[in-house]
Formats: sequence, C-alpha cells, structure tokens
Amino acid sequence: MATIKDVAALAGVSLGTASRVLSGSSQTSPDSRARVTAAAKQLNYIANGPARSLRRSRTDVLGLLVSDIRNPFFSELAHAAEREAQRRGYTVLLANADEDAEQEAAYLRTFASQRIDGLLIAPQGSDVGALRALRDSGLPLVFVDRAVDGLDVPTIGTDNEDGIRRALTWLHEKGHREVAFVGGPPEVSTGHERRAAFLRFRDELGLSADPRLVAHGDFRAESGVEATRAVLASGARPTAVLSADGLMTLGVARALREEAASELGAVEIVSFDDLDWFDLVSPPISAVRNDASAIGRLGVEALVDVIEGRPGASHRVTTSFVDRSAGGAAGAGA
Amino acid sequence: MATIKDVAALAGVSLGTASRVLSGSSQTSPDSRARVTAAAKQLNYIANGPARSLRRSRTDVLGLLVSDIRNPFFSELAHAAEREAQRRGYTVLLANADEDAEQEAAYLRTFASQRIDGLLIAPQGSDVGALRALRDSGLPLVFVDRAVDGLDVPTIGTDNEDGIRRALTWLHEKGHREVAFVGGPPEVSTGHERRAAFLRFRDELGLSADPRLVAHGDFRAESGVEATRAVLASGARPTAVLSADGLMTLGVARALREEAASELGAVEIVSFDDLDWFDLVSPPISAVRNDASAIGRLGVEALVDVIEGRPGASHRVTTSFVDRSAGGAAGAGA
DNA sequence: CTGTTAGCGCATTCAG
DNA sequence: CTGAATGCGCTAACAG
Repeated sequence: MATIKDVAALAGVSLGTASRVLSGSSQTSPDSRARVTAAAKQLNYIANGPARSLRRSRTDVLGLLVSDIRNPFFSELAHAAEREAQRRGYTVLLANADEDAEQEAAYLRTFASQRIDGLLIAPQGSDVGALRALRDSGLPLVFVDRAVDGLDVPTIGTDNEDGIRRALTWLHEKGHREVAFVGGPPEVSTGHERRAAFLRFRDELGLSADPRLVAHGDFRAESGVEATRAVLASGARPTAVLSADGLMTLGVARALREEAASELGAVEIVSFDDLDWFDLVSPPISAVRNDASAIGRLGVEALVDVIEGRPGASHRVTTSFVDRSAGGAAGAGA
Repeated sequence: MATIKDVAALAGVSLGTASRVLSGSSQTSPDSRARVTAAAKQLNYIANGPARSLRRSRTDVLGLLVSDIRNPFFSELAHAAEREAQRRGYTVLLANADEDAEQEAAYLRTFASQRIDGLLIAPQGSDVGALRALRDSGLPLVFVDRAVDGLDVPTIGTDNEDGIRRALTWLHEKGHREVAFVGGPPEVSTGHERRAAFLRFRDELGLSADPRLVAHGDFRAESGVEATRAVLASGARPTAVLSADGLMTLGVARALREEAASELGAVEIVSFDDLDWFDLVSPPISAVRNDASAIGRLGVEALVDVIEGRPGASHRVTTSFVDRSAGGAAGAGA
C-alpha cells in the first residue's frame, strides 16, 4: 500500500505539501496540486485511516448500537441513520446487541477502543454505570428509541403514550372492551412507557381491567406467541390484542391463528410498529406507525450537534394510526 | 482518556512492561502483572485502537457490505456473520450499499481507508475493476450471496438452480402450467442464475413458455408490485407466480391482492426466500428456504481463513422447500 | 505557499 | 524478565 511519503516523492514535493493537497486543509499552488493529485492517482493512494485518526484524535466514525438488527424497526432506523450520517461526512459502524446486556457491554468497549466520534445507542436499560462512565469519559452520546433514567443525554424516542392512546381510543370506538396487552420488558423504557400508557388509558376509557389481559415479552417474535398463549390460557377472552412491538405482533398473530383453528373467532390485532405485510393478512392488522426513519435521522443530527459542541436536542416523534379495518380509511394518519 | 503511559507511571513500571502485561504478548513477573492490571482498572484504561492498528498494521475488524440492510435476507446474514466474527475475535463493521453501485464504491473506499482486515461483500455486480483493484492490493475478500465473474475470490452463495428446481417441480406437481416469474436484475448473479434456472426447468417440465409470464424487478418490494402488474397487464393469466426474492414477494402478494378484488381468482405464490409472515397470509405462501445464516457464518469462516493465509473455501448452500399449501406438510424440508 | 520537524499511542526491537 | 529507544503514517505547528 502506498503511503503519503511515496506520493510526495513521486510528485517531487515534500511530505507536508502532499498532505496539504490531499486533505485540502490549506492553500497550495496549482502546480503542486496537479502533481500530487496525479501521483496519488497513479499509486492508487488511499490514506491510512488509523494513522490519520491517531494524529487528529478523531475518526469521523459514528457508532450505532441497536437492540436487534433483525427487528424491522431497527433496520429501518439504521438505514436512515446511515444515510444522514453519510450526508454529514460520517461513516456509521453498526453493531447489534441482540437484546442482550452482555453483548451491549462488549460492544461499548469495542466502540470506546475504536475511538469513534460519537455513539447512537438504543440502550437495554441495564448497565447505567457503563453508560455513565462512557459519557463522563467525554464520548458524545445520544439515545435512540429507548431512554435511560438519571442520565442527562439527548434522547430521540417515540411518543409512546400518544401512540398507545391512539390505539386504545380506536379500539374503544370500534366497540372493544376486552383488550389484551402484550408489552415489552418493563426494564426497557419503551416497554415500561407503553405498559403504563396502556393501563392509564384502559382505565380512562373504561375498558376491562382484568389483570389476566396483560402479559409481556421481550420484543422478539417468539415471546409474542408465548404471551398470547398465556393470556388465552388464563381463561381471559379478549376481543382484541394490542401488541407493543412489531416483531411481537408476528408472534401474537401466529398464536391467535393457532387458536382460531380450534375455538376462537377473529380477534382484532393492533400493533405498535407498522410492518409492511400487515395489509396482507386477514383480517389486516391496524397499527401505530412508529417512525424509525425520523428517529434515526434526528438521532444523527443530535449526535453531530453534540460532537461539534452544540447542545443536542431531544425529540419525541409523534405517531400516526393506520386503520386497516373493514370500515377504516386505510393509510389515514394522525 | 488514560494512555498506556499513565498506566505505566501509576504502576511504577516502564511503558514497555505495561504494554506487555496488557497485551499478554510475553512473559511478565506476577508482581508487574498485578500492579499494571490494578493501575489499568483504576484509570479505566481502554487501549487506543487507531494507535494499536497503526503499529500492528491490523485492526481485527471485518467489513460487511450488504446490498440492502432492510432486506430480511441480509439482516439475517449480517446477524449470523457478526456472531461468527465475534466468536473468532473480530468486530464487524456493517455498511449498506442500498442496491446502489455508487454507494457500494464509496463504502469500498471507506473500508480500504479504515484498513479493515478483510471484507465480506454482496457485490452489485457492476464495478469489477474496483473489486479487482482491492483484491490485488492485498485485501482479503469473500463474496456472499452474489458472485462476480472473472474474479477468483471465495464465494458463498445459494444453490440457486436447485432452489428454483424445487419450486418449479412442486408447482408442476400441483398442476400449475401457467407459471409467471418475477426475477431480479439480470446483471446481479443471483438475478441471472435464478432466471436461467427458471427458463431451463420451465422448459424441461413443459410449462408454458409464454414470454409475457417473465418479468423482473430490482429486489425491492415496490418492483415486485410493478413486475406483477406488468405480467397481468400483458394479458397473461398465470395460475401461480414464482418470485425470486423475499422482498419482491411482498410486492407480488400486494399486486395480486389488488387484482383479486377485481377479477382474478387465487393465484398461488412461491417465494425464493422464506419470510416469517408467509404462514399468516391466505393462501399461505410456500417458499424456498434460503439459508442466510449459513451464508453469513461460512462467509466469515472463509474470510478468516484467507486472512490467516489458508485458502478460503467456496460453498453453495443447499435450499429446502417449505410447503404451506393446504395439502402440504408445512415445514417439511428436503 | 512550502519544507522541516515533532509527536499522536502503541508494540516491538535491542540491550541488558 | 525489564527499561529505553524506535517508528508505524499522518497532520499540524514552525520557520522560512
């Protein structure tokens, strides 16, 4: 691999001049510019990133630590974050905690060692200490999707309460009174917030407060199956299920399908997170649209702000409701 | 951030000794070991990756450049690759070409600059020159999912011909004669191979050779809609559609659903790539199971082999067929 | 505008 | 087994 020294030699200029031309950091004569550029092209020169990072003490790399890359919500978020980062001159290093606190910790170390310029993270909620240490060590940090109590870090999340309100109001209007809730893990902020909102609006709307209607999983499909089975096994007979996560909705649908074969009628499903196949099942699944792209984009924006010394803004992205029921205006928002 | 110098000073040893203890590269006395370890912990020392990389001229990072991170096939592949890499002591830097040759080229440069130890790539098929240059520059390379002609690089792909054969044989046995094919872009190896296999087995089985039954998209959902509409608009009346990609299958299903409302009966869908919601639509979608996890795993294995000087083995992962039709033994493999 | 020089933090030589 | 010294490739002073 050619180094900048080779380029300088071939161009017949000093190392410093070559560096200035290649990084465009300061004025150079048209002549040197031409010769260095030509030499670089001829040698197929590509700057050595680690050396550059060592010297500049920045990497132009952002880390993105998601909870589960196979969850469409996060792959969408990652995609949007990557686009936005590239637009701003950063590269994104993506890592997957797989809903596992230990892996999260391991990647936190890896990122710290790589000396990334900033980290976008959907925290599992467990190791507040590690996150605080990272933040205190000066690493710009922004939370996406999930928040962590007691840490003053910009957070871009969804307005969970509002989303749940839309879903329950809609169910209530459609006449449902026995609504089951399949929530996420209570130790994760989204799990907790959505559950709290469910309980609150359930009561406000006068829906059944039967505790057997409430279950929770871990944001993975299989747990949606299990939670739904648990609700049904308890003897409760919901007419609708509100699932707090898109992947879990898959499990809910599958579990209801199993049961439908035996005894139950059609149970309505409403999902927090809109997946692209929800219009294809029957009955179609209505959903709270959770804007992963916006969260990814705003997350990068806030992170770059922090990196560049500006205050990073927190956001609560608002949701909309997609009514896919027979009478509903499919795709209608707000 | 504490440096190794700080650690050495606090431990009362020389920089060299501290380095030896921390990297375990050579024998050290129990005494120094204890003191250095303690000092490192006290200072919350995390080695500076760029400096380390510069000195060792390796990064312990593998690049993974996928075609589309929102395609479940690739998020599954990425997940498996990441697990396998971690198991072998590497970190994966994941990037998304978004089915775009220019982005692919941009990330190729970024990776080269980062001096990653090796690259796993699902090539778009276009810039053979850039890939050859990379390979010739000495970067260990392995292709996943897609191959590139004329480049001697280990390739882990699916046995496309076999998969298409399974699908068509099954359709033939179910009595279908008018089978439409929604393929991928012919310039991508998987697009080309699956199309060629379709044509071949279509003729061998004596299925309709009506050219209006063949269309192609770009491996994204929307193109599946368009290709299906095009087939139907041509006046052809397929009784089944074979889609060459999971995301496109989503589009195929959506387009057929639209049409079904107006005039068509139920058209059977078979998909190359099995998505997790295929059992939930009616009629359910049968599929060729394309083992993304195996490809990711074997890809990392081959890449690490190349990095460590061993020859990297190419593989054709075999498929199985998931029969979800009324009479079919759902989940049956082979 | 340009050449020269000094490190960034670390692993690794070379002497002890 | 350890300390001292060297340089990986690059950018950013510092003088001209």
